[in-house]
Amino acid sequence: MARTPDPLTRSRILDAADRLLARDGFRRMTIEGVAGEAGVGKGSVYLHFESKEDVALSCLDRMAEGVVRELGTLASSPGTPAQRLRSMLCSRVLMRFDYAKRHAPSIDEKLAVMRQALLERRSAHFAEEARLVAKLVAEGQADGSFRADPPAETSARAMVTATNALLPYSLSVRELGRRAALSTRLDELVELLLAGLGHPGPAVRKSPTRSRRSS
Amino acid sequence: MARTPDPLTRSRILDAADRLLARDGFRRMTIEGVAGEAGVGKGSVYLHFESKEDVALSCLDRMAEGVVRELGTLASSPGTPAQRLRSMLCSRVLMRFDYAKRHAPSIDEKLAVMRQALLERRSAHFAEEARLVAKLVAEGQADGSFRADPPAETSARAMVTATNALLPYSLSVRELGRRAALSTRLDELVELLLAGLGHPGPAVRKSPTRSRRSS
DNA sequence: AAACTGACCAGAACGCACTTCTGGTCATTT
DNA sequence: AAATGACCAGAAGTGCGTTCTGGTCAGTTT
Repeated sequence: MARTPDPLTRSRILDAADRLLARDGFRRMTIEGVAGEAGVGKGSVYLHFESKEDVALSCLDRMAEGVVRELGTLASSPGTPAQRLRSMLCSRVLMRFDYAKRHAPSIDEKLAVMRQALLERRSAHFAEEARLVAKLVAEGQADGSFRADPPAETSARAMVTATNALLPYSLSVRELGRRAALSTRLDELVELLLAGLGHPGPAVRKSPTRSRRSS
Repeated sequence: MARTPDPLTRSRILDAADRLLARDGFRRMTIEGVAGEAGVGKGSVYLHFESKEDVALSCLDRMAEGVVRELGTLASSPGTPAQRLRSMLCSRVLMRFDYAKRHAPSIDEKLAVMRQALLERRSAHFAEEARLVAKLVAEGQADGSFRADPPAETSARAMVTATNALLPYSLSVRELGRRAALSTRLDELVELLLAGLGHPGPAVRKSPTRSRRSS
């Protein structure tokens, strides 16, 4: 577990690690390099993280926590439940896509080196996202926007699963194609899922543009 | 491209390769071994296949062609469009799951060694499956079972994408969990997708049991 | 006393030379 | 004409020496 003497130092180490992971990938990243990049001594890294793997996994955790935060924000933003749900489902995919554009090699390496740990963390992240989705589905059911059957948790899980197919994990960022094309496929899928909730919507609706850099 | 002097010999070679792939994986499989297992001379393998990779990829092609054939059969079987569609979507996942139970290590190896060729073949298989799905969706639209919007091709593509999340590719067979649990998740997803077509169905329906061996 | 540092070192990773294996070829056999 | 299996270039494997690095902790700094 991470010990947190100074959260700012921890954050600086994660920033540094993110940069080195993006540039060199996981194997070639060294703790010495991260420490230097963060402006701390090498041993200081171990005041915050258990191991090199923990550093790398924590970078992914931080990204996923950002996704969860964003979903929380979208869930409580103005708009109908369907509109908000649409934004959430699209964001969870596109935010990861954008992160993966800068980290593709290191993600593959991490998967190769620490598959189980990574998949477990992923499962936890996905579960948290499904929980937020379920909450909004339940809200939509309560106000009559969505049909009451199946239970909100079931639909939420199915929707997370469905959109998982478009995450840059089994297919690389390059293999997923251009961001615009991915967005189109994502929109089509999300519309079908929303229709499944009893909310046939407009045939075309653009995904929220959360890109930091277009493909 | 495969040259086919004798289709029965070709089939025997593929059977042999399938057995060795399942037992040894791709790297450890040798052409000498396949030839011996098939009861032909080593050079004979090259009368049918271009390379060792071609042998392995052709095994996967054969499996996928089996899936497509099955989908075709289900598409023209008795039942409502929704029932048939449900069977098709479930079968495409579970047939691959069952194949992967015997071939998990070799699939990962093949992906590592010949990723591009394999993904291209996959795309072609998926496209063919989407075509069959679209045809049935169109039929359902024509008879009023499914809503007319979005176009059949769009919905079909989204449904193939969604169910792709449950294929044993990004997650291993072991990671996907027990077959029964996978079937449950698949059912939930397929019901939501069918509901999206304008066909809210019963909350629970068992996937067709196509298992050769239960998990 | 607590936080930070960087030298230390066991074992992991790398590089290289040598050995063994094998995918693809093709002269020979059927 | 189709099938075969010996051949061989180069791929893969092995063993060994060298270099690198993750994790540790005594010493230093705050």
